Amino acid sequence: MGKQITEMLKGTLEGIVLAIVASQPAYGYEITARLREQGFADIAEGTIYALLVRIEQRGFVDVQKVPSEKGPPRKVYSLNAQGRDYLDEFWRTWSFLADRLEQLHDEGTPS
Amino acid sequence: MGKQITEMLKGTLEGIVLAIVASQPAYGYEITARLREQGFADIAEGTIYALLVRIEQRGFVDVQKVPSEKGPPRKVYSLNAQGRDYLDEFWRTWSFLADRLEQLHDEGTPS
DNA sequence: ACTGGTAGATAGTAACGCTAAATAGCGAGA
DNA sequence: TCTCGCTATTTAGCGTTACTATCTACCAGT
Repeated sequence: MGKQITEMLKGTLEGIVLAIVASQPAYGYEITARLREQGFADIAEGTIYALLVRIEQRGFVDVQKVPSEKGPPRKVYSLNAQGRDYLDEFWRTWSFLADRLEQLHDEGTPS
Repeated sequence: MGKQITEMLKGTLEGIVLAIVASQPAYGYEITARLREQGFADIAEGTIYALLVRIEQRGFVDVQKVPSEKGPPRKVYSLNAQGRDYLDEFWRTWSFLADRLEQLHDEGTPS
């Protein structure tokens, strides 16, 4: 996968991170690690930190500073009510797009 | 749907248009109309034309000018071999992303 | 002192879709 | 004739996003 995934992630990475935080509060470094586990090997940490700043400024997450034993303090993000609403909307938008794409794909490769 | 769809379309709209052209050669105005039929009501024509210029410059489509009865000549785009390769790659990338998203969604809303 | 793992911040860049406006050809109605 | 509307394409400028690269900071082990 080349640059296609980079462009596709625009708009979806935000939802992905919100979904991760929704399942359980987490801090940036941890989120990056989880993404790598899930197959997103090439996502840079800087990308995640910038995204977290963004969703914090938009008011989708609450932040709590927690000291770490092994480095600087962690910023633990948890999804709030507004974030949940936004995530719901994200899933609706995603479903819309996925349905259309599936239809297109099926038309292109008929069984 | 607000701006989420706009961001999500980045990277996918290109594949969508390539898939449309793959199923049958088409010109810009026609592609815009088909998109509207398929539910993408808000996609501006300017977006499509710019995208077509891009995929032409990248060599994914062949172009043929065809006179129209009702206006300026049409530029009919058809997918070439290179475009087909790129479209295949697009579907692989899309499937990767869709699989991960589906997994995340299922985790978030367990039955 | 140095390396490596943990943890976060940020400036600059490229790509993409959107907005808005312009140009152009043609037919129908006032 | 003039204008409106539909067809058809082009383009400049804008906002958002992910990536690259680099920096700071803390601690443990060698």
